[in-house]
Amino acid sequence: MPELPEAERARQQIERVLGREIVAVDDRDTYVCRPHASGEIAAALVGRRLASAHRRGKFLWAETEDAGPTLGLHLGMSGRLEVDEPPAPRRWDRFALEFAGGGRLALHDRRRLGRAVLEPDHSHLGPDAEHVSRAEFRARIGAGTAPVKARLLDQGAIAGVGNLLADEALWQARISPRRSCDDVTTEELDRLRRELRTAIRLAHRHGGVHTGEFVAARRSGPCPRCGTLLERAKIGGRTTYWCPLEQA
DNA sequence: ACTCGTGTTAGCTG
DNA sequence: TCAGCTAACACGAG
Repeated sequence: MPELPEAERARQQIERVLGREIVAVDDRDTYVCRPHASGEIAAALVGRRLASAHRRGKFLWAETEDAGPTLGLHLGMSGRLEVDEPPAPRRWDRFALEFAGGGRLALHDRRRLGRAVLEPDHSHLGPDAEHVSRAEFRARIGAGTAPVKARLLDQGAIAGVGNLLADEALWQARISPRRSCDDVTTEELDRLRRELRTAIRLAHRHGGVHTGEFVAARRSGPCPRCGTLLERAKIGGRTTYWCPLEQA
């Protein structure tokens, strides 16, 4: 279930189908394919080929050859992209491209939280969490009265940080998720950015955010470093765990 | 049986 | 303007 590292994997899945001719599109699920009427995405894409695959935060898009339309995809909380797999039962493939020769690219998403759109608008997104500069990170995370964890989750501030990644980075940086952005020092912000980037890189390498040292221990109780019982609360609308001793 | 959740957005409230 | 809350989605996990 996707955060930035999982979205990057999905982007790489799209790269596997670049250049193949699209011969059919299943866009019948008009909840996932919003705001398009059934057949609208199909009409735009049939006969075309994807030319490139991009990602910003958790948002994906693919451009088509000959400056054709752009296809936007989002995995939501339960979605994944499958390449050349047989169709899923119960119409759990909420959107699919079919290629000449029988291959397909499917958005498999049981909860229907994913999205497929034409000409996606990403203007509301902040810089990608993996590539944000130190100066930009300080400016976007270090101001305001929201709890710092809530700001990390704000895709308009920084794009790509989800609930688990936020807890992991704050724990690694030893910063309380409840601290007001205003109160986080420049030194702490730099540390947070470094730990965030490290957590993303490790997740890429190990196969997902759930492999993080803190995330793996998150529900079990004690802090993996000091053994203190973890605190739990809702912050920024999401269940949050932290070590009350180390993350002051 | 029942609650909760690796996400996003619109709409409302303070 | 900023921040927080809720509903909607539909299913698996605990």
